[in-house]
Amino acid sequence: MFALSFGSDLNHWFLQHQREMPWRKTKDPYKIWVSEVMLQQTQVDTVIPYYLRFCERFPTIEALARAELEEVLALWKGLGYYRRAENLHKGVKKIVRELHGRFPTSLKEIAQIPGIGDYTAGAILSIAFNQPVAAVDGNVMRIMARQFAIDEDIGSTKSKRLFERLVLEHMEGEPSVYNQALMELGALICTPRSPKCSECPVQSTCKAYAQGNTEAYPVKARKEKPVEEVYTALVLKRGEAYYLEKRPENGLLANLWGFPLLDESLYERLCALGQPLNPVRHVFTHKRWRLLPVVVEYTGKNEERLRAILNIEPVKFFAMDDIQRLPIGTAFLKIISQIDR
DNA sequence: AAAGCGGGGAG
DNA sequence: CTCCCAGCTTT
Repeated sequence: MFALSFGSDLNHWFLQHQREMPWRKTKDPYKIWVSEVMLQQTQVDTVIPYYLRFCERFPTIEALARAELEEVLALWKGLGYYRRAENLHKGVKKIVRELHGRFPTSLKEIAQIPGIGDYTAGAILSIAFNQPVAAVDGNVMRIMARQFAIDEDIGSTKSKRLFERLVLEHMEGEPSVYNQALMELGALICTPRSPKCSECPVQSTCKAYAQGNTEAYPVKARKEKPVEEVYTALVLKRGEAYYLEKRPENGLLANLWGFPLLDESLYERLCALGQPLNPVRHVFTHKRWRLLPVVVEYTGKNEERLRAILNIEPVKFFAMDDIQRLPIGTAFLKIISQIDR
């Protein structure tokens, strides 16, 4: 086989080496959409079981549009970035309401759907409808940065446009194949560390390989270390039920359920009323939580004493069976795992 | 342009 | 530990 060009070499490699994935068995734009949203900032192996459960429960746009957000979030539990689920839910409802349930085929219309940005729009248009548009994700930026020795910070808006242009300039064959080939190459060969250049189908055109400094790309601005926040987590117990509150619509773990998080300074006073559990650590992209859980029985004298400390009026206590069905963030699940035994 | 938003895997 | 991952929305 002659080396023809970047695009065709890439496509040939992909057709021989692509991995099997559930969403590669369909051209249904809805299912491609679900997979792309789940795959935002999330690795393939993590997504697969979530994707299969989700598509079984919500096989169509209509099925998802009929569901309550609460159930959608419950299926998303543990996957993170819960706004994705909320936007997906808003998106299908919008399509049912405004487009008679038909997934739009123009970039202009697709861009109006909540949760679909430049990447996801490009991915759906190219994979489901085979339209020649770019779909630039982290993999693609890494590959192109190495191919062309791009020194621009990949986090900047400017470099994003540059990568889209490079992708389109070198596109060949079926857009569906080409775009997925880029992602697959980034996942299997052109990895962030220790890229497998000896197996790379586009090694001959790679500028960074020629320079011998593939790992110098892509250039990425340094991020701040996440700051730690410490909270007292109130595990209020009444009989065999526990108090959980729904978190605000905006902010961290929005719309999920959890234990009340109180100021660290209340820890000692609450410990005097109940029993501490093991501290829980949880890391987000931009902050770290250290939660100090205290189990307090909501009975008798404690009720009075709690009222003096807090201004919460605990209403909803949940049995453990009900807790399992609620959308709850992993940080709180770590506490629950200590009491559910 | 920058910040906020999860959770897990790899090394 | 650190870095990264099939990013988007809001400010």
